[in-house]
Amino acid sequence: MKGKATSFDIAHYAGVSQSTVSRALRNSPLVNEETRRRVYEVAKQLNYKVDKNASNLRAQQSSTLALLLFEDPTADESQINPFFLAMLGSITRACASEGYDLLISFQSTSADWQADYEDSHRADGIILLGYGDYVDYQAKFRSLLEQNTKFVCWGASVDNRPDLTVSCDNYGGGKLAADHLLKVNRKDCAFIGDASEHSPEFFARYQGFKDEFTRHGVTLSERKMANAISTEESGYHATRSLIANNIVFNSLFAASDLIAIGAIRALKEAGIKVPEDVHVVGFDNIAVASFTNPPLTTVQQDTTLAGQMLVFNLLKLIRGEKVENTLLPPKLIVRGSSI
Amino acid sequence: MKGKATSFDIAHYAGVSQSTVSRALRNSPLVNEETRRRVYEVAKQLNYKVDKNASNLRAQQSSTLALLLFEDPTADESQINPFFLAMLGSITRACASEGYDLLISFQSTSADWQADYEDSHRADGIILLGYGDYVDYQAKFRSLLEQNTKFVCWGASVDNRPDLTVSCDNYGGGKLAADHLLKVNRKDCAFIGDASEHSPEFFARYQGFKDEFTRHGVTLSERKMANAISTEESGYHATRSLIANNIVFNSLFAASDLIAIGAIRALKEAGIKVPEDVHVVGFDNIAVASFTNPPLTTVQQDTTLAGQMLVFNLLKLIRGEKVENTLLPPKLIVRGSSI
DNA sequence: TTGAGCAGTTAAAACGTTTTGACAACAAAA
DNA sequence: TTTTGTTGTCAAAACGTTTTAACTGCTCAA
Repeated sequence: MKGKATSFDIAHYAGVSQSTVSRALRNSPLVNEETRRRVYEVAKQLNYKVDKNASNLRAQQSSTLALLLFEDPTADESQINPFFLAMLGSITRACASEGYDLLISFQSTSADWQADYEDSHRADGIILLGYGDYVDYQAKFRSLLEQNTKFVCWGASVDNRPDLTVSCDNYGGGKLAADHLLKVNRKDCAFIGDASEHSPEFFARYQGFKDEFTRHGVTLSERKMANAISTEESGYHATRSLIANNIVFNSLFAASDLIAIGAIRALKEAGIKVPEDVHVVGFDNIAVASFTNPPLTTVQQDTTLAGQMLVFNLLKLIRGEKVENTLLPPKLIVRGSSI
Repeated sequence: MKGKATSFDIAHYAGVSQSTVSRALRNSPLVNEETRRRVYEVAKQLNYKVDKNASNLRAQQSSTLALLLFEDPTADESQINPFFLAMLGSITRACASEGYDLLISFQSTSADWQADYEDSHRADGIILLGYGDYVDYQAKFRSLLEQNTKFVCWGASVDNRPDLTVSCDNYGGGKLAADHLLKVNRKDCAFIGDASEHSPEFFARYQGFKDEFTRHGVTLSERKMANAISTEESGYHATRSLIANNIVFNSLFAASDLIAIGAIRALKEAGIKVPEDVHVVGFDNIAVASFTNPPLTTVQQDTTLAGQMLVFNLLKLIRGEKVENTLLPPKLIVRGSSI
């Protein structure tokens, strides 16, 4: 055999027509069982594999999904938020189990990301992942919708959000964290994160946290908040600035684990003991969280389920079925940083 | 416009033939500058994107690489070795900068992994990544070579290895670790990892480590070795068994950071202090390493460079150019676990 | 005996590119 | 004037599938 075997070769050796080969291999009911057997036989012998390009071209689909991962601008270029890496794993698995390939791409700048995977028929749909500036993204979302691109976002389900989302119940997660700190009687709490419309997820976490405190008659002080994006560095600096301003607190809620880890570093450096002087609670339950010193109390997001829902919902969307936004339940993981 | 624009539509509006459109967009020198400008103009207006399937089918290539990631069998299914996740990041970036897409796939079982990405024209070449049982893989490698599949492996460059590899200088890394422990005068050292032909990388690390000790007149005791695969769990149990057998040592070299982290947990549990009683050195420098308590001294592998070399070498192979196995220099990172 | 219905198969028409070979139009050389 | 190139452009032939529409032989009912 010269090059790679084609369906015509199989047809020749099996003594049938090429169209029958195509049908046989795709288990069409139109073909006789005996014929199918023969075709399979020959195909195996010649190590024949259907050419995906030809098949996709003709069928006008790609059986591939694309994953766009937005990175926080961080000092070390090659470090990606471990939470999203965990999601990546489950998304890959979900794709595989549905017979789809997964194309991945990291997008660094928030301004002009490429989402032409569907236009160019490289993917049937797109999954968007990452903590980015939500306000920046909105315009892009709309243009994707206009072009009728099929996509799903991981992130907060803000009211009137135009796109389809799967997200953790960030508000509920914030409540869980508050509940815990109230129970251990650490009511003088600081918050590190971005509680603006730019990061709706962090905002929702804060909102749930605050509301739960309020419900218990405790008001959080605005002064004990500091802005941070989801990096260790940012959490470190935000916490340092609180300390530098002589803000006093006996507990701290960080909008993400990375921030929490940075906060712990800052606290320690300032001679403040965790958990004795300050209890710390994070969000995400990334792998590192159990290795920090002390191990980090945090709100877990179910990444496995999240990945599956992203894929399932996107596939539904592609098939034209009705899909709803999905909210996933969070879970509190208590560790040494808050007992 | 009804469906998606094709090159014929562009041709129509630009007043040229379809073949000219194709050439213009691919910047062929055969087309007049003025014509090209007009074609680009129209293409942009109609939001035209070249159909990858058609293009790939015709050109008989896919401008896509596939990444096969082998997972260690670990307790938590969805946890992937963070070292490989770091590599994933740099591989993705390298692919993107070369204009290639990256298809990723996790392979769980060592026995029967799929590598038909090339046969089915979904990818032009394959990158294999993961600590797996090398002996198991050999047969598979040979069959891939027979089918003339283009692939590169990350891993040890064993003598006579049939496939193309990119790897860290594991032997040299082992020497770096030894050197450090000798310098701080911790000569009574234990080793946790698998020093057999099944994991050539771990073996090379151990070999370099041992040779350096020998060169300084110190012989490592066979009794102070324990087998482990690259997980925290495995490192924990291996170390526990050493302790249970009353093996005494004042330093410990782990074949990977995950193992080292497990080892530290076991030591602490047994009331053995790190670094006071036992100095610990790991390998990989995963992100977690700087957050452990104490922070972990380790041998760093340059994942950015590694990812680039994997991609570059694979592309060379695909283009039919001559390629050599590549060895990357390791670097010692000294942290609290060994001072 | 004819006609309809069914099961299995086939030839041929897409799918949207890239690329080969041919052909204009025009300028420069003979 | 004819020849020889050069520069753009084009029509048509791949690439390897999936799928439509048509066509065999059949069997069964009228």
